[in-house]
Amino acid sequence: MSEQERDYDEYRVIEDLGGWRRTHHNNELTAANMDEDVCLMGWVQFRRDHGGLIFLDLRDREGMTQVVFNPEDNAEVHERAHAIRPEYVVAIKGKVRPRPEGMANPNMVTGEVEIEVTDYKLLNTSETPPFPIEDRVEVGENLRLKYRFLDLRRPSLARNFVIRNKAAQSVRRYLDGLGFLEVETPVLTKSTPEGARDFLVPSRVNQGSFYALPQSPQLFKQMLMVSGMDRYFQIVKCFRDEDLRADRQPEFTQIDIEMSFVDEALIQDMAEGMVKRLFKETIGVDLPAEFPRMTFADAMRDYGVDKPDLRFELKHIDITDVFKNSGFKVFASSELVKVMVVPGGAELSRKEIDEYTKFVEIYGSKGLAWIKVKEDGEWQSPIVKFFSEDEIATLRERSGCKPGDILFFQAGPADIANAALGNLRCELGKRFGLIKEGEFKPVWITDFPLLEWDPDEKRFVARHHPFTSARPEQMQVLKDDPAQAIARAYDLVMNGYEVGGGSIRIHTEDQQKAMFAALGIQEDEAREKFGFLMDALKFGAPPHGGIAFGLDRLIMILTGSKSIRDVIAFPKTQKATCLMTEAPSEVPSKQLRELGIRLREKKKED
RNA sequence: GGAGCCGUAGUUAAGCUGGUUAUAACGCCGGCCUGUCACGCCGGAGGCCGCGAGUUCGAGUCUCGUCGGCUCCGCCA
Repeated sequence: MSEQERDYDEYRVIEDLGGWRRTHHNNELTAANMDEDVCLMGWVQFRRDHGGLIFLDLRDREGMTQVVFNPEDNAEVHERAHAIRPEYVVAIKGKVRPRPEGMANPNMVTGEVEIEVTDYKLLNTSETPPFPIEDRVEVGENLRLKYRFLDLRRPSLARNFVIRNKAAQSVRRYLDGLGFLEVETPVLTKSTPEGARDFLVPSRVNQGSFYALPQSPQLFKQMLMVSGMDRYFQIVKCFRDEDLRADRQPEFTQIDIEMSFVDEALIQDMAEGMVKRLFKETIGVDLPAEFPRMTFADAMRDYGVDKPDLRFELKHIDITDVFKNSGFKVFASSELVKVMVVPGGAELSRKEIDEYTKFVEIYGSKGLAWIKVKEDGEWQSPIVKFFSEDEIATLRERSGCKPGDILFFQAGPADIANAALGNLRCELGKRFGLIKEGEFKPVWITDFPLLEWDPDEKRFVARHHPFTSARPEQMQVLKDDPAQAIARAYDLVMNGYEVGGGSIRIHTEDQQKAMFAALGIQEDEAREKFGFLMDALKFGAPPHGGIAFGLDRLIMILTGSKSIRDVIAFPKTQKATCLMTEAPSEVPSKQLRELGIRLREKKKED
């Protein structure tokens, strides 16, 4: 070992805190702290070693501060500092100094000052990280998830969790102020047949039986209302064993709320107040004083979806009636025909239109008809030749199209036409830059159908859940024409995402029985699955209702994140695995035996 | 269950109609450097081209399969 190597290793001695105490985070020091003696700790972001002066950018959760080692100040400390590398963990003591004239860094919060180091301790070394700990580098998500502990050091992700914490605290303060009790409900609970697939947990003590992880604490919070808790909330993990999406994880966090003696208006008021305060206290944004309301039917008519993105217009127009008796059979024979006028859309190339045609096919559409309105007002289109003079005139008038526009059509079964044109609307919103960054458009969607026909099971299922009530006058409708019954349910939609949903619940036994009947659930079946609910409704259940917000989605929207994974500390991949811990994994056969579980023999492969 | 995109030094990417030694930038290592801030300059190391078959004289490149990541449909508040 050379003298030099020996010296080098000596510089890398790892020390303990030795009584040092941190005085500030790395985003705190400004001109106001001039000449103070401070102690900072953190990770080395960048090292700029000039041979003489050595600059380090010291990073922690909150930000970065530049520290300077000057050989003229302290030759021994400066000499040791040569060994420092990125991601080393370092403690420094020093004085806050102004940067020399013209050397301030306006891009840093702490850019007016730097710390003149008088002493430093090396708290730990680090291997070269597998990817740069910086926001400007796009790294493959598999690597990021495997080394999530490093990914979370990146400033943008760290910021998301600072905001997430602010949001949770804001919610707690708000609800506490309104007299809500935070009550914990079981995580090991009973499988619920309606709704999503359950995660199951085998019982060792009761072999052959299983707990389920809650999809939501729905029935427990209703029981708490019967208990007289009056106002309940919980920031709680929920579990659904369904396939993942950019905005969906198998375990996610809800802000779960339930209130007694309320109607829709009271709950919506409370919820608006919470969301407004949350946005104000996390990112300083003022949401509208009152959120707009839209019925489910209007949302479907104008936007084709029940979670419209109101950051841009591009409404649909229903023209089914125009082509009722048309010679153009494709339109005449369709359940629903809709058109959407895209201002300036005539600039779309043939290739782009072909791509959009492929796009609508994802939703089961058979094709994408279009009309370009040329500058002279003439129509260019593969389908206009099939239209009558009257149809063309009516279409011109109804659509209000102008030169330079394009009209896109969807015709077919209502659900397909709506889904295709509704999702195309969002694509075009992006394509034509109609979505402004940092804009938030909340809207309440109300008057949902209570039930939905399930063609597979050949019965009605609850659109929301089977405990959602209908207005008293709807009870007859529920018997006569179940599909027409309107639920006392409401969703809060923001920027095209459903961020919250709730309802006024059924609180009488009669109504609950009627609901189960409409769902084709027999009395003995209801008793077995929801016996405790039926019992509770007999003992003075108060009128009650509530709402649950997807906390992850809210944070995703208000941080401008593209994926829900960026606001969850340790998320799962699309295959529902954790690349860091490698869960799920096999377990020793002893554990299985204790649970009375035997695995199916692995299929022999030949 | 299905569709699409992607997989090449530590990282991010390039690599054309298959062709001889697989490029670049950043990072890393060594040297020089007292006002940098993604410091700069000089030099160097670093590759199972995800994995497995096949086609071919020859495969990073073509075909099939497989594994993994992402987006979406179905599913799911």
